[in-house]
Amino acid sequence: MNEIARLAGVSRGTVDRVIHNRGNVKPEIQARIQQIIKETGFTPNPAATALRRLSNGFHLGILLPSLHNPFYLDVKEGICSAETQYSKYGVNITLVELQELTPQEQYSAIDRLLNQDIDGLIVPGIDTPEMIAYIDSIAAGMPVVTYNSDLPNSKRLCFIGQHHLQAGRTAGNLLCNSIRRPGVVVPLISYENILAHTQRVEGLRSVLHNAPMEVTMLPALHTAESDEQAYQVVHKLLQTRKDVSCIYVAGGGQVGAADALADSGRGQDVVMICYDLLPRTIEHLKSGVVNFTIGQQPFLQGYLPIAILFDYLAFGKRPNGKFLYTSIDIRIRENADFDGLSTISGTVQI
Amino acid sequence: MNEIARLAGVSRGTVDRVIHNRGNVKPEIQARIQQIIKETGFTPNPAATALRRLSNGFHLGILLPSLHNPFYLDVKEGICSAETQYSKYGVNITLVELQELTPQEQYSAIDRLLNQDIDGLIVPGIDTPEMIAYIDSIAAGMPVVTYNSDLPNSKRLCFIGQHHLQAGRTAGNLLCNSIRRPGVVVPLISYENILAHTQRVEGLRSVLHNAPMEVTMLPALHTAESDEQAYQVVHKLLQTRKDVSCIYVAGGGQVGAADALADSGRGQDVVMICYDLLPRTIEHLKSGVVNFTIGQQPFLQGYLPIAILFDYLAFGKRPNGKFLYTSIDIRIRENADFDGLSTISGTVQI
DNA sequence: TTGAAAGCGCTAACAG
DNA sequence: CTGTTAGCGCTTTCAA
Repeated sequence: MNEIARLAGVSRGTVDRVIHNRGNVKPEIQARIQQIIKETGFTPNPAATALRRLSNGFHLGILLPSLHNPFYLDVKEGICSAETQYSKYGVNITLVELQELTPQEQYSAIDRLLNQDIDGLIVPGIDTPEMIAYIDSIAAGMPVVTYNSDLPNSKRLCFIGQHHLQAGRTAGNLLCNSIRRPGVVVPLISYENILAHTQRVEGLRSVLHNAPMEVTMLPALHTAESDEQAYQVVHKLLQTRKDVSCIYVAGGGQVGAADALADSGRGQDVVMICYDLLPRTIEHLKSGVVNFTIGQQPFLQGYLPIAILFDYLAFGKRPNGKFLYTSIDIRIRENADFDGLSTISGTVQI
Repeated sequence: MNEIARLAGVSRGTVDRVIHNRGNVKPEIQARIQQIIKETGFTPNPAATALRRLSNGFHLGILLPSLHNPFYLDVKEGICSAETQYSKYGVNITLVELQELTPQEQYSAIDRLLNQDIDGLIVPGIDTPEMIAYIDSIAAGMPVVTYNSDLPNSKRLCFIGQHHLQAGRTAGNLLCNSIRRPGVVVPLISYENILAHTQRVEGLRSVLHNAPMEVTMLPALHTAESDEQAYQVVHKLLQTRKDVSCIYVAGGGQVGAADALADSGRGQDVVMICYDLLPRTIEHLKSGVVNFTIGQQPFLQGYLPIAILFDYLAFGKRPNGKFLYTSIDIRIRENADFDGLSTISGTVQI
């Protein structure tokens, strides 16, 4: 940077102003400096930038509906890992754990965070017009990131999570490939108004016509994210119908559903497909009750929002897109334990 | 750190010596300082450390057998991305592209790099005793990382790549799940002495007994990593045998094999499973000729070795293990385009 | 509109 | 064995 300043015949301060478009630079000088930067291919040293910019640290707030689904424990690991990582730079994180993912809880949690003078906010999206308006009002003053479920029409910086419709199609293809006899597919969702789950069902339905035999889909059964409820529902279903050839759990309750299927003795006969890599789901995968489960990189859903806000606040760097889709991560018994290096933990950044 | 020094009644220099075990500190003082560090939970600010330690930059050498398999183009993207990332800190990278992955080429390429005064070395492993001895002699003086294929008994810092045996088992399960009629499985490998490929075949063989019908495996056919050769081999095979129910390409040549299968008109009838996400493989996935392909995070195989050596050289941080396994990444038509965020590009580190 | 100077937290070279 | 000091590259006052 000294070098650039020397070449341009100005001071480092002026170069800095140009790099960051702070204005107050004579246009011709600005142009000259930009030219020189381009020619020399100069990039600021991020370590120095961070050292300087983060000397006062900053504060992020994050909402986590950790208490209604063990899936969020993995998300939380990502959050904790990012906190460990970034606290070294003076980043502070306040995590608010929610009982349920309702607008009411979300509003009050956000208000609490705003009172703590945060510099950035991370929330799972709840797709109502009021919430969008509220988020937009916050996003006017600080960066906001959504994760797991999006508010696509809001002014959030970006979304991090799965493409649920496509995940459903993926499940559908797996089903078509592995189904052995005609019958019905039974989808289970938590509630009717959770977009992620209904999209997963829609996705599967849309490819069912590719099956090599007659397969029809029943209306979705509801689990309210509860394993007990899922158990009951599946238990009753398997007693009354003998033509079930696939159980497809698009939301929570996958463990209860698998338990019921296992107890029915038809675990090796009925194809079961579900989501996420809960510890008990992995057991069911290994015992053959669950044929496929589809992961969505929960660790990254916790880690990346923080990393992205860090980049934004420390360097002014925007994320590479508005939608950062996590993988549609097909798991069977044999690759259940190979998470790959996508969790970043064990990596590697300053 | 000033704070620590003040509490211990010493200078920052002494604290630094203790933190990094540089010795030359009176044991009692050392103990006191360590105690204080533990109590206060002090962690050095990595931005400052990097700023200081990297003031002279450093130089990494990396070998890439880019010219015999398009797979390595993805690896190269990872390398380039890391180079862009880390060159900001003054890291220099010399990439040597190999024509073939032979010991001869490898030796001469490494020698060239050593003459350029590198501070760290990254190589795909070639598992011969001589190569191990040679790598060990280098590893005595600088950190060495293996990727894609390992030298498990060498003194390399760590390995980054797939667990090939387990990947083979995964392929086997997919086959057992989706096979529709009895017949033979035909494995294709490049050469007999490429461990990665033979392990993938072994892995599949070991789970074949789970198939719901009679399936036997033929001896492996050889492709020499060539698509033309793979085409010929598969073409001839399909003409002479009508009982082929699965083609399993464990090495290179997956595109040629798929072309031959497609041309035979039996693409929808024979299950084909292969590795990697080459552009043409994705086409074959979408047309239904290839049923499954298994990815191995090539981008990370290029990116991570550099990131790991950066961490090691800049901060003295060792990787989280000797074996960093990339994912066993099952792909079908529907999730072919969803790579997830594991590529880090578009992330997020200082 | 610009320059000068202080300093972020750490490391390394040198002096003692 | 320990302290002092200069300075890594950048940002941010403050003064001009």
